[in-house]
Amino acid sequence: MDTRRRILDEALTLFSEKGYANVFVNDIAEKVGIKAPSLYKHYKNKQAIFDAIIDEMNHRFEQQAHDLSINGTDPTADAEVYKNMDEDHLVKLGTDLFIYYLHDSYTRRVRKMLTLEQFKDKDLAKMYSKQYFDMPLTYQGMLLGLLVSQGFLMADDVPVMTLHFYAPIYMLLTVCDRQPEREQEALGIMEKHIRQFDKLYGRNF
Amino acid sequence: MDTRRRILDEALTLFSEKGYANVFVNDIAEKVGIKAPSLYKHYKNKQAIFDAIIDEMNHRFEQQAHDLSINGTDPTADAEVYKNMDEDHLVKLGTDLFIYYLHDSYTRRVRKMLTLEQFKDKDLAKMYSKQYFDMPLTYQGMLLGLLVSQGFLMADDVPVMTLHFYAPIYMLLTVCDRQPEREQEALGIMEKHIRQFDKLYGRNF
DNA sequence: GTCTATAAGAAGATAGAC
DNA sequence: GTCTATCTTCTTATAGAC
Repeated sequence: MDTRRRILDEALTLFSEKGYANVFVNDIAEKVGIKAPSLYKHYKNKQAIFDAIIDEMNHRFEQQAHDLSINGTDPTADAEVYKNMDEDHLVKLGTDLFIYYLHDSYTRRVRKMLTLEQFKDKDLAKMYSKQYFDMPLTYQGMLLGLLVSQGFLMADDVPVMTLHFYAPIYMLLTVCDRQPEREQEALGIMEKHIRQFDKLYGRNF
Repeated sequence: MDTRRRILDEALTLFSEKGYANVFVNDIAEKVGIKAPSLYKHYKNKQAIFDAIIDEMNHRFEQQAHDLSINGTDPTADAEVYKNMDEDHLVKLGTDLFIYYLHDSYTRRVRKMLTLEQFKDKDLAKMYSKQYFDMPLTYQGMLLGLLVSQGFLMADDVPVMTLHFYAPIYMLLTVCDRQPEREQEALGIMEKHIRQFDKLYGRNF
């Protein structure tokens, strides 16, 4: 990997662990394996490194939103997935998603960094809410809406149903981000949450 | 208010907005209305101010847990509250709680500060999880358990039911902390969430 | 307890050789 | 592009007068 890229990568790791202000240019250089002044041949200053990370993040988010909206509105693509959507399948879907978001290196570091920088300015605040509140509710709302339209679930308010599905998962994710040792506990709660969710929206409403 | 107290108060405000590392001793002194060196007559150094805030926080948390466990296990105290616990009362209970936690100055600043410092060390991580995950689930679990035992709600897994009640509220709280302009939107979602919660656990299970 | 003056050190950034 | 040497600025903290 070229130096420019490795700087972004190591900086993201450090920013996500300690926050922008607690990471020194020297720390980043050390991780990359160069001296601090060399770093300025690649980026104008420390802020420019942060900005580059945010830019890439935004680019990936947009790409992701684009991909999801294509698949999400394509009935044939999703119909395949939900042919046999019983409770166990829903548990597996949720658990897999949870584990992916928790362990995927890039996703996890971005989430933790935004957590630490979310109050810095309105753009970062908006970015956090969009990625971890609005987008998941929109996208998962489409999925759950499909399950409703196919008769696997019943609800008269899909957005609220989506909140009931997603909010506990989001909360457990934040717990594991700060206390990774609670992952097993969180997974146990996750499974019980989804089974209960399926019972609530699957048969009784 | 004496200077020692005002230092803690202004420091908490600044730490909650900008994070510990981005607040300079001079900023705190300025808010208090003294010069930075005078501050060292009251606290050994900047870290000692932070530690004092954390100590008071812990003290209040313990007090709170103590009070709640007394009221929570006292059937007569709670029975009164839940004589007429219909859907509208539940909405009001949830909304009032939400607005209190969102707007109460001390509570809000502590929550935001811990959000920014939660990855700093294991103690702070534990403190955050305890206050915003474990404690609410325990306490609200006791309340909802009471409603179950009194026939207002039905559930075979009260902890998961409590998660379904609390996680959306927590999530909306974090949205409003970073985007205060979304409070009305959040309150609207809150109400729909609680009404749906009541329908799900009140009649169909 | 508050101030002014100042020390001590850290951190970001630049200059210029290689 | 990387290095060493260095500058500049910012920040914490102390000294000592009032």
